[in-house]
Amino acid sequence: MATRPATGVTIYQVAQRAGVSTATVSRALRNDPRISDPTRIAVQEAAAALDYLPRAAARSLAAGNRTHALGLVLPHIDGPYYADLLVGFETAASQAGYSVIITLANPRQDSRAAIRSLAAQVDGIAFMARSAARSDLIEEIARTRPVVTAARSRVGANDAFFVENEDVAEELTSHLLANGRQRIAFVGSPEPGSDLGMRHRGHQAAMTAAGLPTSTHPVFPSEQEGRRFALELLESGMEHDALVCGNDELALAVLQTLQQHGVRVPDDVAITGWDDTVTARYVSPGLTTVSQPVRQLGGMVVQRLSQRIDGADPTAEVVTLPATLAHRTSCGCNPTGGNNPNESNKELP
Amino acid sequence: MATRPATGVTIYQVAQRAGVSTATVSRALRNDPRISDPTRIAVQEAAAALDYLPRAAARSLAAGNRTHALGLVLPHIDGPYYADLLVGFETAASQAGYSVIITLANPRQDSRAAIRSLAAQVDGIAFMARSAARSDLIEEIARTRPVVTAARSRVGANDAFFVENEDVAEELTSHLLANGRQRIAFVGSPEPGSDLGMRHRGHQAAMTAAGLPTSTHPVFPSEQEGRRFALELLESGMEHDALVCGNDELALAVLQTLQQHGVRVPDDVAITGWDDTVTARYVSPGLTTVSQPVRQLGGMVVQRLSQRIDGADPTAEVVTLPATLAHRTSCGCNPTGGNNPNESNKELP
DNA sequence: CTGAAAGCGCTTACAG
DNA sequence: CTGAAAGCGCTTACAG
Repeated sequence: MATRPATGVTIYQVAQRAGVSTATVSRALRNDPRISDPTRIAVQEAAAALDYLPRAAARSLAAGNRTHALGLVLPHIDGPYYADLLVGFETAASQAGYSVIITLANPRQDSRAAIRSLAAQVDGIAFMARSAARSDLIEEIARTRPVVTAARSRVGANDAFFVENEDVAEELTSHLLANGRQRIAFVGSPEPGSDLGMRHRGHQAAMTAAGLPTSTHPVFPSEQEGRRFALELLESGMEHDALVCGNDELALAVLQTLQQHGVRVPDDVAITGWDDTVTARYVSPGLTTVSQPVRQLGGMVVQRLSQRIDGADPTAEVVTLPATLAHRTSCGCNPTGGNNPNESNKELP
Repeated sequence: MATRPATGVTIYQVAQRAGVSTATVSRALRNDPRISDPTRIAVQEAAAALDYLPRAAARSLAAGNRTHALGLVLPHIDGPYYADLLVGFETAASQAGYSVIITLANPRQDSRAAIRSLAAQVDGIAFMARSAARSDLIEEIARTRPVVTAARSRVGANDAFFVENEDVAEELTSHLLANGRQRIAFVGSPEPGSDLGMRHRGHQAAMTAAGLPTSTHPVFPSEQEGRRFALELLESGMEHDALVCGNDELALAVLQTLQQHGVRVPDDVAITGWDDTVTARYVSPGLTTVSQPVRQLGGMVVQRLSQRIDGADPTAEVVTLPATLAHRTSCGCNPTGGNNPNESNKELP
């Protein structure tokens, strides 16, 4: 039952047991059609009897340096966003015959070494959202192997995928305006180029088009900061009749905190989020938010990476996937109120 | 800007540019103290100028077959449970100098090939929960390299980690009983040996100890099935005054569906879940559920794997981490009602 | 259909 | 402090 020593069963031992050369073992195990059935069976039996597992490293080195692995750099996974991205990525990768090696790297930490080491293990690598990797590191790696980015500012001429932010944000704010809201504020720190930054721009465009003044509360998009902001708002007296929050985490924290202090949503204030988390469907009132095709995004990134590995050049264009409004009741347009999950994913007409 | 051909810069070219041997390059790049500063700097400059990235495969093959990678087999990630597990695992792995290669494998699909190929790439491998891997495959791989399982039935003499189910389940049901509930049902399919199976056992133990009859609704633990079950319950007339659900997904679906049909929770019926998902804190009433130390679990699995890789034998004992009640208001013991997030993680006294 | 042998890109005793 | 050379475990033309 003891694990074999580090240097376990090799192809030589399988060859010896089967009475053939290592070349034949190599071929038989990969079902090379040139090998005869009896030989193939003998080899497979020998391999099974010895629990032989061909070392991926040796195979990779011998077979033209392909690792058949894809790297994925993500920030730490909290919400469903990154989990879904990972699922989409892994599913597509395994279908395409790649394994996936992940590295979680938050913007703060120094992960140059970890990311370089990841790059050294894979045929191609994807950088997602606001993960640690700085642009110069990404450029350096891109000189070495195919690189694709997603939901983060483009690096060099590498392929880049996005989910649309600005237009949906404009649509969302317009919707609030159409329902009579006027004193609408954006909640979330709108760093230029970031997702929140783009959402903020779309929001502002709608406000400006309506001839209304804009108001922005630069709150870090976390539950904790959301609660703190809501309390501040309560102290200073609610001046807004709608809050467009940068993500669901923020929106939910604000929603719950305000409710706990007697504010009625959406009657007193409408609230919207972004990401369409599970909780958005369960809170009362149901949270109007934006749904993003995250799994699809993961799949498309893999597809592009795979093409690049097979020799394709980077495409010049940037791919932007559409996001859609998940229209529930916290936006205040639905006078019947009730949070009906059967309608939870309905879009605006 | 074009990616270099598959066979990119090698150690030979760095050696040539720096005017030293490949041995010196190898040492200089890994900061071997034997290399003089001037030489080291020259080598580093040459490597940087050429964007040299040492191939992990060649390195692994040359250096005693260590891959410095850990394998992680998970079912598809939906809830926060697996996402947290992954974060705990990855964090610990990267601290210990391992990269992590993941494979998502649901019980239905045939992933023997994928899992074997994963095993061939790593120094050790962890099988989590109800992922695809059958015991015979796990045993086969365990003969090859260190294997650890978590939250799934133990395989052979390999290290196995669990989060406690039965005792907490008993505690949870006892709590409902202490608050006057009598007609308590368990909701969820209690497959023997599974998490739900253990939770069911604990539940039954409490009921039996109280001299009460037990009632089990074998519902597949998903949102959809939860809703269907709730509708059935409504049709057949509510006979229960409490529902112990196998997980939060189920509990939340049941809770919301019943509420939509006028059932008052917890007044008419108490409801509890399991997993302490984000939504449990946001629904109204707050969902009483069970919180599991999932990140810690991931970290401990890595630690054990790492010890095994360093030569330790499998420990004979099975490690079971404690779970704790996350006590909110859906259980009906808190007459003041309100869903107060500040108390959301309070345990029972 | 099968084998002998070179080679993939590193690391590491062994020498000096 | 540095180098020459063997070797890690595979695959793959090249021969037969």
